[in-house]
Amino acid sequence: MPKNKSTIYDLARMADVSATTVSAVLSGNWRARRIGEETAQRVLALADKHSFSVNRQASGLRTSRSGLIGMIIPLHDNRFFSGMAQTFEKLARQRHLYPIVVSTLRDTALEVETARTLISYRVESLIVAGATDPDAISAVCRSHGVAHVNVDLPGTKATSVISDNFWGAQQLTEALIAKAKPLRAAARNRPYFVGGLATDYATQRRMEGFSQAVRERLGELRPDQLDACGYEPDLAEAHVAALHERLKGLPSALFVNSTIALEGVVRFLKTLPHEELAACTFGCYDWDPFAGMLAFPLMMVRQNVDGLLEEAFAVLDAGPPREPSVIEIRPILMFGVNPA
Amino acid sequence: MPKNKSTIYDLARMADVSATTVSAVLSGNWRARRIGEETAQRVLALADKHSFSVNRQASGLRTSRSGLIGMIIPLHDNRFFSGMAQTFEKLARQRHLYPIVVSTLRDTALEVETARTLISYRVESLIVAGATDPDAISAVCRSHGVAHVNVDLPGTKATSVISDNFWGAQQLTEALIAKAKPLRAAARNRPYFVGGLATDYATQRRMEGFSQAVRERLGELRPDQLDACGYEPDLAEAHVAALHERLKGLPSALFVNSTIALEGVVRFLKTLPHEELAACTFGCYDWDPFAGMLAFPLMMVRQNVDGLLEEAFAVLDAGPPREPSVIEIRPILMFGVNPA
DNA sequence: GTGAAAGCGCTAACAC
DNA sequence: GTGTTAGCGCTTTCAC
Repeated sequence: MPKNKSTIYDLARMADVSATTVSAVLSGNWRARRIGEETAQRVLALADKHSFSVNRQASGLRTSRSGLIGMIIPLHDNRFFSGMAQTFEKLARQRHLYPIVVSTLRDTALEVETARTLISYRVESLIVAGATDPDAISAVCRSHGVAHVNVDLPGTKATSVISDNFWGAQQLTEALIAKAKPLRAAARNRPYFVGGLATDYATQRRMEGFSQAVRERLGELRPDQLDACGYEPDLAEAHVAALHERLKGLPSALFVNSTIALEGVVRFLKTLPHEELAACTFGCYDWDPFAGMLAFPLMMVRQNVDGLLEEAFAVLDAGPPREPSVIEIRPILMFGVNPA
Repeated sequence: MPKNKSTIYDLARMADVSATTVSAVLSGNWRARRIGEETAQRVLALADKHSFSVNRQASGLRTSRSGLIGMIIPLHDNRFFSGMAQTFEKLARQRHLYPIVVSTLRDTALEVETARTLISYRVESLIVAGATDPDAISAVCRSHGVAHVNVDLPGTKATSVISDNFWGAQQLTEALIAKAKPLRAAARNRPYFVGGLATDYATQRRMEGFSQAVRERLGELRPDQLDACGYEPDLAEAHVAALHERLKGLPSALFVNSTIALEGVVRFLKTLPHEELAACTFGCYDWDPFAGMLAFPLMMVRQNVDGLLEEAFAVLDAGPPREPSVIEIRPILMFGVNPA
């Protein structure tokens, strides 16, 4: 059995060459150094036999390149962000960078600390997704000259790639209006928006998209049609129940902001008779495969995760921009799924 | 604005002390070196002002400790494994280790390569979750003296912490039998198992648990009650449709192996009238919040992610064992959810 | 074609 | 209380 701890010097001694030669052979640029074919093979064979792996700490220190690229996300345990992590890894590998994904639990202090730590490991660039305070992270990155880009939630100190929430909400709302069955009661005969936080940038833009579509198609928008009651299922459940009580029935169309809120909404809907559900048209800004399997049809808007990250990498590839800008990527409309 | 590139030597010059002092102050063990309170503050202030961060490549090289701990998972984009990543990070941080999670797409070659790369970055230990070939990874880790533990899928060369699939399946099956409404047709009046791969260790154990429960409670088990038709939704859909055709109706109880298979099963169930569903009792080995929101009641078995990882860390904390063993963690029975 | 030597930024003896 | 020095494992001139 081969010994475990070994350096290129050990290898060099065994192969009867110098450490320089071993280094060149192992790093692949030995053709350039015109090292003998036979010598190279000998070294390679020994490295393999002893399952040698170069110490990236040492080589990184020497070359001041770590080969690492980092991504900060709020949570692993979330469809949107875990999808991002998956795509991030793929794109990082394509660029021969080693991907490292860390979650920061929507905690501003942890976000900044994580950025600092990643930088202390000398990541070559950083993707900052869904951070609560992107600009604080930008400050850290800048002072260390680390290239970075915001994704999903925009900042002002670095280029940001975000979902086109306005457009997506507008499209969903228009589709809801087009598909809704007319009801006699005027108060019920209009779409209602529920879920999300009004302090949240994405929710704001979605409400704007919703509002614009309603005004354009129906002429009028009442304030009570918008209810950013928060993301928690329980809150959404209570608010939809209250809406149902107030309107004496479901509205002709319901726009649910996020699958998290949808969870609560569905809990309430399950208490209603099937005919009542059939009279309402449902949409959800967010996507989940299981949401397509509910007892009623549901139009969904799916964020374009691949598109967001491809653009983010393109920004990094392009090098430092003159001015931070905001790039919007359109989401994917999943309206054909699960038709009535 | 502070310059970005700086070393402890730069700081030392500015603070008018030696690099040693800076190092001691920054690494926190300056009380031990009895460095003057005032000196320490001066250094700290400067470090902060220049937003200095120690180069972990250099310190790691010197101390031969990276402060990194790795985890390999098949996919980020999966409820079970993304939950693992979340818990992994929490437990790693508790131990002052920096967590790095990488997915390997159920690709044996990529698994081994990833382990090698993590080792070349000098991770201090490694958690190997759901690997297709845990023993190949063990070989790599061993030859570098890296502590590691398998999770979810067992290996023979390292301690493994896995779900108690036998027990979970047995419990679910017994609950299904207890709750099932008797049907007249004998062929339908028994539970059926669908989904998963017979070559897959977890599925095997679940089938054994299912079989044992059926034999114990009902005396007899027919081969056609088990159908490990694969995980793809399409396959599950087709196989359940075929079962329904064969039995001239749904069986009294259906055990669906995994939420992925469930997706296909539900697609088929949606084509049936509501009364037919009411006559069948459903169980799923796996958990998803949305699955609890389907139109019919569903008993679920949820893997104990926290338990698995806590045990995995306990194994690492305990140091190298004499003999690799397999530790089974019971899943969580979610039978109360969504009652009829 | 290959080797010797210097140095990346840091820490830990060992000095005083 | 603080500084000097050596060396972690690697890559890269430069020399031959």
